[in-house]
Amino acid sequence: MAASDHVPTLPDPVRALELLSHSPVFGGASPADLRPLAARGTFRTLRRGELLFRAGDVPETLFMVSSGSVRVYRVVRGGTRELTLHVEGPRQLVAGVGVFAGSDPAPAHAVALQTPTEVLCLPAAAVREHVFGTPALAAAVIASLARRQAELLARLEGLVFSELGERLAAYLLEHAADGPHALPTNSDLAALLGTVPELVSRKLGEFYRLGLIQLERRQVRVLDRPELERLAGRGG
Amino acid sequence: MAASDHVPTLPDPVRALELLSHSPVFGGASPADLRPLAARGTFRTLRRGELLFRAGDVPETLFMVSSGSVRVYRVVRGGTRELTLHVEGPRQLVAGVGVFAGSDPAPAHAVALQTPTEVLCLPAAAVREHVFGTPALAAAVIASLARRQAELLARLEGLVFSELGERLAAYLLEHAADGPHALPTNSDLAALLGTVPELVSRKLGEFYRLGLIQLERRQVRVLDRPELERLAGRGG
DNA sequence: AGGAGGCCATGACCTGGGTCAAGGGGGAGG
DNA sequence: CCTCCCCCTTGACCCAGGTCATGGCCTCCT
Repeated sequence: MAASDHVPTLPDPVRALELLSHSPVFGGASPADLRPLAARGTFRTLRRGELLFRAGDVPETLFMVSSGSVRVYRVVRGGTRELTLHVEGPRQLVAGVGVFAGSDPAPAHAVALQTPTEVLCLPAAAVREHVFGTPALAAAVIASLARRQAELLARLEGLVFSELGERLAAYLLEHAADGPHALPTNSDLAALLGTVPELVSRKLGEFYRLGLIQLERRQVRVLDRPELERLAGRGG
Repeated sequence: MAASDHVPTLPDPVRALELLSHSPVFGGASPADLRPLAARGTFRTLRRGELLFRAGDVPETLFMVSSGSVRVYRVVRGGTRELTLHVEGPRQLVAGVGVFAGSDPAPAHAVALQTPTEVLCLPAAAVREHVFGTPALAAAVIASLARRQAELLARLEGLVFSELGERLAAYLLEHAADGPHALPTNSDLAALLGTVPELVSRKLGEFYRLGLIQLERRQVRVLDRPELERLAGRGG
């Protein structure tokens, strides 16, 4: 943390331009296109658990993660459950849909997962005006939103039609495929997989007993990748 | 039907402009903005069951329903189940996401629900170029996609976290709130509600026995609206 | 060192939803 | 008019997932 703060003296617009021009969404645009946008950006640092925005807020800001990660989630079942929609790391947009949908209130909460998490904040009005007025940017943004939507659709479809074992296997393959991986808490995993902590615990135990994974102090390692892939439903 | 066919001699571009300028997505744009787009449009008529496109197709065309309706759905569980994503009526876009996402293959199938169903076909390349080059259009399209995404999210979230009874009650309230409504087949309803025909039959029977709805030859009428609203989970 | 709170693990039990199978009715076509 | 076929209906059974409750471990704070 102290290390990454060695260059805090660079002005925000410079860092913002650097960040934007290396992001997947805006990376294709020319620096000339991005500079006016970057000039409007400010940075904000959050601690784990700190909320970036809440469902119902009018989206006045577009965020891009600079470091750390942000979890976007909805609260359902009358507050008894959380469903994580996605987790965004560096160079990824948060609140894209809300900002571009017009004045609709945000449909989800967003919270920092790590300390520190730094985000670039861009005023929604400026973003809209600039993006819509620059065809290359508009195309990139729409493509990005569309891709996000497709991912979300696939995930929720999985929640509806596949079993917990499949989803957990898929998660493990995605996050622990190469080398060990520090598991989130069962509660966070449950929010991601659309279930409750007890069942995460059970299934992890089952996978362990079957010799599919190694589990030690929340560090997980894949032992039997082919079997996990079979469980994940490559053809089920 | 015959009545609406009394003016088939109007040239396509004129009808296309008429349709586009009265649509929610493009309605806000000026006729001058829309005319070049309309000039590229052609109409196509489908019979019930006819496919507009298939999942996996590269989206070369943006469709706007002119009359009839189109069901967009995914096939899941290795072909054993269908999940209806949405049903679009006149003046609504179909395949919006696919067209604007770039070259990604379509994630869903689309099929006509009625005979006849007429759609306006707009070449994807022309649409992209024109929309991205016209800020007002770009804004409208992005807002539309974003809204669609929010709806889809809410629906799928409902599939995951609410019970069949709630979903069916919500469906009845939405479609049969005022006056009688011709029910789709149980199979179609099941695809919409994310379940199987047997359970639709059971739940409908249950609602009937409880005196919540009237059912006669597939015509349904809401009898006890307050109770249905309670079941639909306004606060559950 | 001790206490407290959070997280994990595990057992017992319940229920909604899905599957399978059998029976019935209505419409289309011969 | 009869027959076939499709779809709806209904019953019996099964199971994944969810809930509730208990007990243990680890960690952090005092």
